[in-house]
Amino acid sequence: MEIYFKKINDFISSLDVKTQLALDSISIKKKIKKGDFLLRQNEVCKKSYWIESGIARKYYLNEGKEVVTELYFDNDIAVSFDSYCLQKPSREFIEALTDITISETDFASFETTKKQFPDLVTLDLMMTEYYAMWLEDRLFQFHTMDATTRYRKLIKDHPHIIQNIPLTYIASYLGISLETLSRVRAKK
Amino acid sequence: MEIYFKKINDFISSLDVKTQLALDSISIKKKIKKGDFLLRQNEVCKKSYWIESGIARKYYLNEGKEVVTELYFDNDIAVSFDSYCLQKPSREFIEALTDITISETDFASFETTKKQFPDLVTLDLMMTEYYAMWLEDRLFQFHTMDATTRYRKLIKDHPHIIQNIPLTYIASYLGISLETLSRVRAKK
DNA sequence: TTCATTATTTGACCTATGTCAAATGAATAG
DNA sequence: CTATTCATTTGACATAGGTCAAATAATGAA
Repeated sequence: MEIYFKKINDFISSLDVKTQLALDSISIKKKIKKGDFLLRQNEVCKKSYWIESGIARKYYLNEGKEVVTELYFDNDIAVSFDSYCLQKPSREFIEALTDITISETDFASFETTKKQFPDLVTLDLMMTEYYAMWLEDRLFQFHTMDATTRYRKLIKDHPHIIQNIPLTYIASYLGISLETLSRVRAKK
Repeated sequence: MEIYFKKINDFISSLDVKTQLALDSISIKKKIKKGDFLLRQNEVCKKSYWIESGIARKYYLNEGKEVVTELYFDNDIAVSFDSYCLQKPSREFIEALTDITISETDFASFETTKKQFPDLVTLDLMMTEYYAMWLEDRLFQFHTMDATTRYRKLIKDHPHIIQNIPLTYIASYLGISLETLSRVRAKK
């Protein structure tokens, strides 16, 4: 699956200059402060955010509790997917966990630009396929791995995660309570 | 999200005749007997299967146990997603649970045809978005609903499911044991 | 530094769901 | 029809992980 990530980047590099310029022209670089929100619940997700540097998280509230659905690092793309696709109010929040630098692309502009540069539709498809595969893998992990195994896999895949993110968010992302995470970590 | 399903169908209807013909020309209608496999583990998923009628399931084996990942009914599209996208061996099986009628489309032919008819890339994107939203919703249900609630939602959304599918598969699809499902059903 | 706040750990106990085994019910080949 | 096999239910018990409360540890502002 990481192979596919590379394939997407190769595809972007291979885009003709005009297409790349068109893409650049609808993207805006911004700096966001730690704790600020890229998106709040009930807002329509009208932009996609390419995280250039820093860390962000996506989450929703369920019975008053936060459920973290995604953690973003360098080169990840942050959107509330169904809100973005359907242009309907989001149930998720997207929050900067550190100061971050992003490149934001407007939904409507991207739609328009895709019509002029069909390669961008292919790019969109590739990124969506990647996200669907990521979701399938996440579901697979929940069905086949216990809390300890999921945690160990996470730190193996993203060792830097521990240094930078409060355990509450990690626990929530792993679908377990903070206390259980603490016990999992204590185990040798 | 059902709205989006409709949108996809509208989009297909709106395709120009040549594109529709091209799509038809790479699709083959077939009848499959109950119990037969559309795809087995370790095979590359080289086709997508439009289920015209009947019921099928997708599942994988984990420590000897079947884990059902999807149940297919009329107008659903059956593929092992990552196997199809990456054209790599599948960990999933796709099995006909009743006699079914399908329209199968070859991966390579579709790729070729997409190059000639760019609208098909858009169609592919829409279908992939739909699948990603479905996956997100499934994850959401696992995170926020207990076994009973998940079961009740399933029969509410797909009342016919009970008539036609052995409870083992339903339990597995819901991520619970057969015994728990039986108890959930006994509850009033 | 020091206090106050926030993050993490630890303990005691609870609960949903799993597992194993046995009983019952339904379905299908002869 | 009957016997065999498969599907479903029920019971007794086990367990991963949750919850609540309290104890530490770490962090950050003054």
